[in-house]
This record gives sequence, C-alpha cells and structure tokens, in this order.
Amino acid sequence: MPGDTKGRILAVARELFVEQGVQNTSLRQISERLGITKPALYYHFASRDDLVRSIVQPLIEDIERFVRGREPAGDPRELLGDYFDLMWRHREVIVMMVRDLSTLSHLDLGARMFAWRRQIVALLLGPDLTREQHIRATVALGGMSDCAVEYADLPLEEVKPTAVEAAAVALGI
Amino acid sequence: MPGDTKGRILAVARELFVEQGVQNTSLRQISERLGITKPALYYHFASRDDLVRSIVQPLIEDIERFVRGREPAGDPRELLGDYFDLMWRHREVIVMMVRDLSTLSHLDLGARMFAWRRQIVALLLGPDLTREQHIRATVALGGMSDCAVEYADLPLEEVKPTAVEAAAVALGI
DNA sequence: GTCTATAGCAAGATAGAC
DNA sequence: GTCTATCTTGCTATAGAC
Repeated sequence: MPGDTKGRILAVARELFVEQGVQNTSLRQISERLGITKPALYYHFASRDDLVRSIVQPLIEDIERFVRGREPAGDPRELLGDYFDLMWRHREVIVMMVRDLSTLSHLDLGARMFAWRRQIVALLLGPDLTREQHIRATVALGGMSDCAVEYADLPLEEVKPTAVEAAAVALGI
Repeated sequence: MPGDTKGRILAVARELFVEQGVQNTSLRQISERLGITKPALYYHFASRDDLVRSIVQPLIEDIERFVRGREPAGDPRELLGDYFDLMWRHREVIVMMVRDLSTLSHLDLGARMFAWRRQIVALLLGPDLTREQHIRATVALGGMSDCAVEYADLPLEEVKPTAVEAAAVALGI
C-alpha cells in the first residue's frame, strides 16, 4: 500500500473535488498537494476525465448492482432503507457529483441517474405508475438523498429511521 | 423593446446556461448566437460574473421577499403551496444553479439557500426543532424543489397538488 | 454601441531526459 | 515513475478605432 501513488492521487483528488468542486480543481492543484508534478499524474491516468471517472466508478457499480439484484416483490420499506444506505455510503461522491452536474454531464451521469431512479420506483410501486405516484416517488427519493448529503456528519442511526419514515409516508405506503 | 441589446443578451445567456451549464458556456458562444462580437458584451456587462449575477438576481430577490413577508402563524399547507409556486416560477434558473453549484459558489449561493430553507422551516414548524422535524423538513422541501425541476414541462396544476400533499405528509402535518 | 486586434493567463496534454 | 520544458488551445478582458 505504500508506494501506491495511484491510490494517493485518487484520495487527494477526491478530497479537493469534494472540497471545492470538480470544475474548480486543476491538475496543478492536485499535483502540488501531493508534492509531485503535473506530468506525473499522466503516468497513472490517461486524462483528467479518466481520473474523475475512476472516482465516480464505485458509486456507479454499487447502484447498478442495487437495481439489478432485486425482485420487485420485496418489502418497500426495506428497499427504501437499503437505498438510503447506498446514498449514505457514497455521500461524499454524491456531494461532488451534485455540485458539478454540468461538468459531469458528458459522462452521461444525468441520464443514468434518471434511469436508475425510474428502476427503483418501479421496484417500489410496480412498472405502471400514475402521474401521482410518480410525483410522490420524486419527493420521497429526492428528499432522502438530500438527507444523506445534508446530515452527512451525523451518525447514520440518527438520520436514517426518520428519513425513511418520511419517504414512506410521502410515497403513501 | 427593440434595441434592447442588454435584454437579448440576458435571454440568450440564460438559454445557453440552462441548456449546457454555466461553466460550459463561454462568452464567445453567447455573442455568436446573438450575432455580435464578444467585446460588445462588455459594453453591457462589466464581467462574466456580472452577467451570471444578473440572471440569478430575480430569484434571490423573490426568495428574500418570500421569507421576510410572512408571519409564522399561517396555514402550513398554504405556505408549502406558495413555496412550490416560487420554485416553479424560477425553475429554469434553479436548474441552471443546481447544475453548476460549484461554479456559483463564489456568489455564496449554497450558504444562502441553506439559510433560506432554515427560515422557511422555522415558519412551518416554529423556531425550535427536534432533529426529527428537521429531517422531515429536508425531505419535504427538497422533494418539492426536485419536482419543480423534474416535471418542469408539465402544467403546474398537474404537479403542484400532489407534490404539496406528499410534502405535507412527509412533514407530519 | 459595436467593431478589430491583442494582451495575458491558466488549463490539459505531450516529448524526451533521467 | 518522475522530472523539466514546452505545445496548444481556449478563455476573460482591454485598447482604441469607427
């Protein structure tokens, strides 16, 4: 683990991205904080985009696993809770993404997030939704991710039960 | 209204900012779409920031008026409805802001939005909140603004009643 | 009020030595 | 793997003529 420059780059980059935004962080800043030079970064990552992508990747894989590995018939409250856990696990990267959606849009993350949410709603309420159900689901899921971000510094168990409960009643379940 | 170049600049800039993000839009693009040159913009706006600020300003003033001009004793559902209307009126600019929060962070919009939301929650539930109430309020208000953005193309009356109702039950009122 | 021309800068990225 | 040096590009912004 020592000598693992690639890992250190990822850590420092994520730190800076979360702190001041992806767009407002240059490769120069990253390399300077690491005590190396800019070109050294290019030995480990093909491009700036490659670096950003590597940071977002774990979240993407986790979500895809989440929406695939479930059958629709489960307990909706449990699903809401698991979804909250997912948001919570990745809340740092989510803060980063949410603060720079337009920068990350060419990684087609906006469209993906849309698709994921639709799938999760389908798992919760079935594939055929009324507009009313759709809107309620937006309030519920949108509100829950806001919580994972806004209360990121509190202990999980002080946030999750209330957030899940509020989402559940918003959904009408 | 003709000859009002300043107004045309504002309109085109907002269009492009909403479409592709503030950060991804250059003054060159704005001037080209207008059929004028880049320096002409500087006759009407002191800087790029000045232009961005001019676009966001109406939303800011509207929110400040909203949180000031109310006494806490009103009907909470009516307040939720009026808040939804506010989000709805400015949904284009909100999309723009939300997609580039880190770019706009030097206008301290993040901090302001936080403060506004705190004030609105105080109007809804009083000044002394339990953590649980706080979390429920985050779900309710966060979910409602998500709706104003996600269903921006639908008619207001197809979205508002359900969104307000979902927010109200999430709040526990 | 709008133009041409350009200054000045910082970014991402590459070449090639060590 | 990391360095020095440099290329290229695009941006905001200004000077000054018309």
